[in-house]
Amino acid sequence: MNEESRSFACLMASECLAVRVRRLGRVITRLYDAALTPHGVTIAQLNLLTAIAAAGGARLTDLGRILDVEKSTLSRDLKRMQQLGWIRFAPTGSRRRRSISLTPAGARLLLEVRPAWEKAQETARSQLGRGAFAGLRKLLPPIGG
Amino acid sequence: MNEESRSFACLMASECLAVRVRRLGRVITRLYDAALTPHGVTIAQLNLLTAIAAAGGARLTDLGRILDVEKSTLSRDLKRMQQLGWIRFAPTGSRRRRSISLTPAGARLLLEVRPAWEKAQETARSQLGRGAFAGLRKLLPPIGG
DNA sequence: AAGTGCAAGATGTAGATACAACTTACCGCC
DNA sequence: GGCGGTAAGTTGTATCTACATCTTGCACTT
Repeated sequence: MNEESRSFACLMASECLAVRVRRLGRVITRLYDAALTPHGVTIAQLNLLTAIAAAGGARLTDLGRILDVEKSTLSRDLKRMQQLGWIRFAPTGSRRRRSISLTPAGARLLLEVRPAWEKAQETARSQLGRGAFAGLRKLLPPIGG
Repeated sequence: MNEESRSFACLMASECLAVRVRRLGRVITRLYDAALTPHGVTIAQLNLLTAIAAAGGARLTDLGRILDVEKSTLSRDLKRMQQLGWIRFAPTGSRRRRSISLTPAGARLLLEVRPAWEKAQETARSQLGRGAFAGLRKLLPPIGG
């Protein structure tokens, strides 16, 4: 390996935004997933579940726009969550535009996991430091924008 | 769905760190991957490649610690990259501790993608705003820590 | 009313990610 | 020198993610 390759490697390690964002994503995902394990739900699923609850009757494409998730990803994730009994697809006059909503079990799950989520938030806050946590909250674009 | 579920949903949407970090991760990953597509490499692979170049002779477990990636994930990702001819496993006396290094093709690839990466960095900077980009760089823990 | 085009969603394929369980080599101890 | 424990890496399984492509219903035009 030549010197030019190595210097670029060091530049990326120090300057690449994707490297840092993705790394924090892995760490944070593990942290929240570990806290949620006893409830049989992942942070990705919980995120989707809360978006459905907050949006109220949104369709797949709406959720994709809100969360910046590809529609094909959503198609499969939602199918899994339907099979788990957390959500249902309500026909809305047409067969195509199916609005999505929580089942009673889904709503119950949300309330049940709340303490675990709060614990994960607190762990994240203390591991990152309160300043960094608050700073990230401010810098990272809020969802739905 | 009851009111308590909805209020928790709104709380998560507004306060959950994982939700924001993961969302930015998706957006940023797509942005960098799109820029790198012509070179047949993803930002995840490029990240790994530069870590190998920067570390110099690290083993799988070392990379896992540096990048916060699970060893089983690395095992498969590295195998793919070996099959692509970008890296090689050098025996280090023992059969177990195999140090990893770039092949000439891997080193060439690094140099080749540099302009695309710089373009992605610039796009990210302009889409997030320079202040947010710099702020994130400061707040997100640097790799190797 | 038929045709065209677009939007919504599903499916094929592939990579990134992790946890659990397994294998195997190395190291230290007796 | 054998034995047991630990660390390194692999494999099974599952989820999340995306791009390309396909299907199909809906709307708009003429």
